[in-house]
Amino acid sequence: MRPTVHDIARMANVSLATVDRVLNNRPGVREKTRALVEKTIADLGYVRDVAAANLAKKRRYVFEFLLPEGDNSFIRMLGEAVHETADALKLDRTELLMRRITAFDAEALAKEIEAAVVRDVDGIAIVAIDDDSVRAAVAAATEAGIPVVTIVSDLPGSRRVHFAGIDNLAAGKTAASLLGRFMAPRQGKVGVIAGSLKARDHRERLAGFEEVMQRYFPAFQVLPVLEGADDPKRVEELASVLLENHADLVGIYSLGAGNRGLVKALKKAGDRALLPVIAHELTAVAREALTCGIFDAVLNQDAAREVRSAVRVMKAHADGLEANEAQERIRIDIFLKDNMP
Amino acid sequence: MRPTVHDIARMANVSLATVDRVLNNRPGVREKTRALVEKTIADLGYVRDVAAANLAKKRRYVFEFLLPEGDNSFIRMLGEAVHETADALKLDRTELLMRRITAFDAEALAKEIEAAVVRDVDGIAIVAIDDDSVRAAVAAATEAGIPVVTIVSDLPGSRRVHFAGIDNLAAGKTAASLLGRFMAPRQGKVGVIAGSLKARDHRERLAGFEEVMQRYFPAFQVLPVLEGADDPKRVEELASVLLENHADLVGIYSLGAGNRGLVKALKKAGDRALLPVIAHELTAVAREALTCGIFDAVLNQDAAREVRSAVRVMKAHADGLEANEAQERIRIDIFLKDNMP
DNA sequence: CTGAAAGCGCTTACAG
DNA sequence: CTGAAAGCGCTTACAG
Repeated sequence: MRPTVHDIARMANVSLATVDRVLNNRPGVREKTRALVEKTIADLGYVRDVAAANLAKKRRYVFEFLLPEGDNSFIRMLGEAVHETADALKLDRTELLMRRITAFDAEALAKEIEAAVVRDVDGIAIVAIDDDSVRAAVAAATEAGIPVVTIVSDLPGSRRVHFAGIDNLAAGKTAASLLGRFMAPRQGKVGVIAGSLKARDHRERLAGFEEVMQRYFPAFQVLPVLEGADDPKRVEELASVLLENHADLVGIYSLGAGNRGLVKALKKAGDRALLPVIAHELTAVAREALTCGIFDAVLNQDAAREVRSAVRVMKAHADGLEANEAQERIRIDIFLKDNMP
Repeated sequence: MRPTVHDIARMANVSLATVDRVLNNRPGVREKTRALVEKTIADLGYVRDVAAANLAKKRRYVFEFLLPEGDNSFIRMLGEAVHETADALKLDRTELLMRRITAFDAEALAKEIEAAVVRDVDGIAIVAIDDDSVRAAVAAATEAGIPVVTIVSDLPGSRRVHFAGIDNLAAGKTAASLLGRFMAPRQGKVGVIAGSLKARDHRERLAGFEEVMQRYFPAFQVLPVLEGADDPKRVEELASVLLENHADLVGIYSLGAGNRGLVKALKKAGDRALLPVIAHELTAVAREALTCGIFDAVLNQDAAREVRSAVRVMKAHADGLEANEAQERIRIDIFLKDNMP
């Protein structure tokens, strides 16, 4: 039988209240008493029953998700994942709040973090924007005892406790490894379309891609990256021009969002566009493009998993526990039309 | 505030005991009373607090894992995953038992399932062997109210409540899609090494592989499958002979275990063996082979995830709940050297 | 067939 | 600084 607070109280000859004070590091216990109780706890190998404690405390968890606005599919999937996870967690006395921040507006994000701190939530999950105002807000939240986790896009050098997202440098390398082989016998140019190089994840993917292309597939000429702002319209224009201007284009890596536009351009180009294409995020559009052979591979981060992981980590921190980092690592999924889930 | 049993009792003018009887479908309640209580429950939208119920019941969960014996790395990883998961669950009043069954011995597996039923565990997870004696044992366990989930290898047509594993037909197709492109400009023969075609997962992988090769890459000649019994020694011999006999071998798909032997053979063959190779399961050997370029891709099923998924599903069933099938789907991971976790 | 009371392991006012 | 008692939401003997 696992020892309980009663066992500790009995052995140490103190009351339950005192045991509880020691257990929860609350003041008002003579040093000598505290030491005795602590020894008893250690001797018995006592471990608190968190479920019972939460019941007694009527503990509820409130976590806030700050996500960018925007109508691209991935952001939408992320929002849906938050809602679904929230539904599943209702029975666990856990509430997920969600707010939208103007995309790429660091000040706005920093403000909302501060507001969440005032609201005294139990944890904050943000799609980070790489800016010192955000770092400062994260530091303030941490100082206030509220754990912050980043999701999708990280904020290195900040005090966030965890990043629930993929290694984007590795993702870029993976794209190059695949695309290089898929293009194999052909010779020619490779087009790269990003959302914005202001976004850290896009910069990292690009760096990884270029590194591997240069090192292992130097025969191909990687064209200067195009920035489509994750906007389908803009991406469509860029892709169309790309296809028109380079008759010897032999591959495309789309490392941002807005793939609806890319697919349109490729379809319009018809036979001229029968070249390997690798994109990111398994949205509905990407699924269809994979199925009909327009995309050859899609690299994906599982948004729902990232949300669940973020919640687990925030909850662990709220309980003063460590998360299991190995279990929380988000993998880079590679999907061909054959292994789509 | 969520309604509690007290609210129901008050509204329905009955005692807590009666509420509990209705809630848990226990006998000894007048039909009229039961109906009244049930209506009250529905009206209030009451949902039981499982944590509180478990505390009151001192509920513990005991789940049994029946895994095959064998010293191949994947089986070892699976065992370790069970141990690690068991450690993590200790605080949740959940115990995982593990027994080893002689590999491919259906009768032995059936016997152990029956024994677990007698021990009255709360759920049984098996690496299924495709045999009617096993189906019968699964049916008996189900009949006794003990949920059975299959892991790694499924048992279609049985009463198992869930399969925690990958779609092996899709895995075979994926392997063909990748290998076909990797071999691209070359022309020639493709070697396939399985463990045993008696194993359903191996049969399915083979079927998927052959289907896609024939349909999309008909120029390659897929050689008759070799069976290495998942034994490194045997696999090494087979691979060596394969490489010697076919100067025009341009690719290898290793769909079973025992890859240590395959790597040895490839290393010994040196430059003669610079051909695309795709294998299964990200073991230590496979990792190293990917890193140094001997393997080009590894398809993987995450053993630890499968174990955790099996536990979640068994627990849900033990609580009379439904598992979230979407969340429990095990994906086919594709690993290149660039996206290894 | 029904209910009052005690208890699961922990926490929280409140009193001293 | 310390403790007795009540309570979190549910279940379980036991008595009637």
